Amino acid sequence: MSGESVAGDEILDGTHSALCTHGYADLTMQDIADECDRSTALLHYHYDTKEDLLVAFLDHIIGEYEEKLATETDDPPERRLVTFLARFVYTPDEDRRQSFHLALLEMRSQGPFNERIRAELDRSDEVLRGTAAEVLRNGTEAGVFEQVDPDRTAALLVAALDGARTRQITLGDGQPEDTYTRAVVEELLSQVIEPILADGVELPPLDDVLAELSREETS
Amino acid sequence: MSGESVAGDEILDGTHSALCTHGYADLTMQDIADECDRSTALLHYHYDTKEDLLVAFLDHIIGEYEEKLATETDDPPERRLVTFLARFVYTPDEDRRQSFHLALLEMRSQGPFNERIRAELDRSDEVLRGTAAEVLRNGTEAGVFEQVDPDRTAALLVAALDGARTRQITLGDGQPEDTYTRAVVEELLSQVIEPILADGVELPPLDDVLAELSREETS
Amino acid sequence: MSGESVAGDEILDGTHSALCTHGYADLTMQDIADECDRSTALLHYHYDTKEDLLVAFLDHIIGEYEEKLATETDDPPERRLVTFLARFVYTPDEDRRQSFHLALLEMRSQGPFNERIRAELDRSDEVLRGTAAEVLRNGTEAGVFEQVDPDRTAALLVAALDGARTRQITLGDGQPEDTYTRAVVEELLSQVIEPILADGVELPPLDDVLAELSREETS
Amino acid sequence: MSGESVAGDEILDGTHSALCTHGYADLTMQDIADECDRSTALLHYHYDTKEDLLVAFLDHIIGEYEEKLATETDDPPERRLVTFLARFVYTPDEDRRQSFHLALLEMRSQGPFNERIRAELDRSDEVLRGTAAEVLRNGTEAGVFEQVDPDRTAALLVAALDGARTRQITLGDGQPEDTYTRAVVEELLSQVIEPILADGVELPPLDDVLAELSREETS
DNA sequence: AATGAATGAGTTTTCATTCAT
DNA sequence: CATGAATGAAAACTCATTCAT
Repeated sequence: MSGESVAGDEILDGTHSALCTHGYADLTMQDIADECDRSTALLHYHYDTKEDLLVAFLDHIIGEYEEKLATETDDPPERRLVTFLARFVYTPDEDRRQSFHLALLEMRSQGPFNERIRAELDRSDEVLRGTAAEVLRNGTEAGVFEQVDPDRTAALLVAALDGARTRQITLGDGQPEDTYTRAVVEELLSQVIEPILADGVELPPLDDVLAELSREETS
Repeated sequence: MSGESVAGDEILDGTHSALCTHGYADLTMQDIADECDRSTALLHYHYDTKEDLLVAFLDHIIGEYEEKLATETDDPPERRLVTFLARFVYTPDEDRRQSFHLALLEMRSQGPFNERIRAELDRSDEVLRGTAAEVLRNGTEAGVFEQVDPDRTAALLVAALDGARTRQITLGDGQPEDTYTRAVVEELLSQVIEPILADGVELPPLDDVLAELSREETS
Repeated sequence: MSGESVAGDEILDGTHSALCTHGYADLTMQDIADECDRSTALLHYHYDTKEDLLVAFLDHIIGEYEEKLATETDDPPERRLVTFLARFVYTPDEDRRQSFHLALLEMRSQGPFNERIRAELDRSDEVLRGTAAEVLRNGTEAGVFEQVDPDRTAALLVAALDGARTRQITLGDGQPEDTYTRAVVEELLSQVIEPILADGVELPPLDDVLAELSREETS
Repeated sequence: MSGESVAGDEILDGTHSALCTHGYADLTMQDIADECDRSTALLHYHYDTKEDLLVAFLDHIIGEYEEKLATETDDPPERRLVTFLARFVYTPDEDRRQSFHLALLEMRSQGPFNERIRAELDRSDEVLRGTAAEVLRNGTEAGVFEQVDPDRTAALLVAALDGARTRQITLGDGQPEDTYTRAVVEELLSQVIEPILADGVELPPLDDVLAELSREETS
């Protein structure tokens, strides 16, 4: 029942696709089965319940995210920070990513009703906020940032990024030239990060970092 | 089918209670009916479909929120701004408010699947972001704030507030001394608002404003 | 509860309209109420049950039909017979009549499940078959028709007319130039009636009689 | 969803039984499920909707009827014709057949409201009227019948047979010695068919053909 | 005479889950 | 491993009917 087998992976992939296509609320075992070209009975052979499958799926993608964040530790702190922010910038054409984050939002809203889902969410929050705080702490120690409380600043950054993404995902496209996420990231950079930069330190331009990320993505 | 009658109000109240108790995703017409001590058939007598009822409910509470925001326009801008932020601060004991905002979050995650829900959400976003931008604009004109782009700063504030609330609602209580929302509001005040205050202007203490709001609530 | 009042008549009229619009199977009390601009509660004030109302309606229209058949008794038998047949000829444009007969067909198919409906249907059959037999009998006595068994010939005529109407109503329009009913009436005239005409007797042309009927209708 | 499996057949059989027992108008999926000793969920597993099931059922029985008519093509035309008519003769004791035809009549009255049902009905009309016309045409070519318009005569025959059946099914037993259908068939034979027989051709006695059919049925 | 509000008893349909094969 | 067949439990929605006013 661990899902570590070949079929297990195919099922988790199918779950991803199904979530993107149907969202979480309307997701049926049949939807997932269709997406993997398998029967629902097989899903139940690998995962006792629908909840088991979804928790396994959450676990799986959070693990992937952790791995991704674990790279780039060689970059200088101010670049790591911009990269961290830049990961939240979405252009409206990234349909699949958008619908996936929407499904995640749906699952997040179910956390309070489900112990196991909440445990996964807590873990992903730790990863996220921990990473931001760590970058800030490292930068402060390296003299790149002036003295700030890394935990509280990290909380602010993560809240703003998360809120921007949530609003961009759930609201109609109201922003003509800019996306909600990009606007908020730029404001964070200019109003929160730049004021705490030590003398002589400069942030890499956002567009450079975005270009770098998109290169990474496609490779 | 407008729901403006006595029964209509009772049904909307029951919907509120039912949302707090059961959340949105698992909400059945029976849950709402139970909460008003009425039959499901009656709900369908007043609202053709479940969707109709929920859209009417959203419309109802957004209207109420608008009315609430429409007060306080006499306060000076710096106080209005703090009040605006303070509205987002929750203490963990406010169970009912917490579960209500959770239900709202669930509904927000359904926006992309439902035209009518999204329309209501868009409207509520306009109210929220518009209010923040207006306070900033007024303050700038009155010389209370230094020159900032009111729309972009409002976007940042709203995103951070919204994200903080979302995280506080959906995550386990990880913050020892402070709530997530309070921490973020304090950071916004100290790192975003204070730097743009004109000389000689001082923000009212957050706790004063919170006390004021709670007095208002109970009256 | 007799329905002889003003409201009673309006209700029966509304029932007629509602049957034409919705058919019998999908007919709800609300449909009827809408058609009379009254409430369903009022329908129940005048008729205890839906069944009561429908039986009363059947009774009402069969009575009307009887009255209509009672005229024309002054015409010569061969003309009365052609008129009898001609009443069954429908052109496809007579939408309202078509949908009304469809509703009647639906009710007829409910006869076996409902004693009271069947009683009304039996009565209408007697009227119809009785009239045909009477015309034939009169004609035979008057020497206009050769010796036939009036009851059996009437049964044949009525069956063919009824079957033609049923098929015309229920089937897609397959007949290009002629309607099903008209074709069958013409065949009945040429193959069943003409062979039994006494020497020297001639049937009035079908089109003349049809024109006469339509003049009657509009007056 | 084709219903060609074992279960599919059991479900169609159950549908037949349920139609005979409950009629079409009051038929619920539960009735059908009961009749097959299966759950309603299973019905929906094989047929997406109730309509799908009923259309499949109509298709099934019309197919069976076509097969039945396809036999007997070796008989001489005059015998085929009598057999064709004789198929419509019912004795009142044939309860099951009676209730089945009643259910069919109910479905026919729904044709105008349902595209797919009407398509099936049209097909069955073609089969029926086409067969009658073909027998007449063959007989005319073989010199057994005098010159008649096969299509128009077929229309008359089918209308009369159909009408007779409809009346017999829907009306109380008003005919003392004979059934409605038998009376009409006898009249058709003596007043419509016999006059067009070529010299020397004789129709087989109706009772012989009926006996033959009933032998066929029980075998 | 007339109605709005209210309901009980259904009806179709959905879906996670099970089980024999 | 894998599936088709099967089901119980629930959900939204409908409708004739009732009742207080």
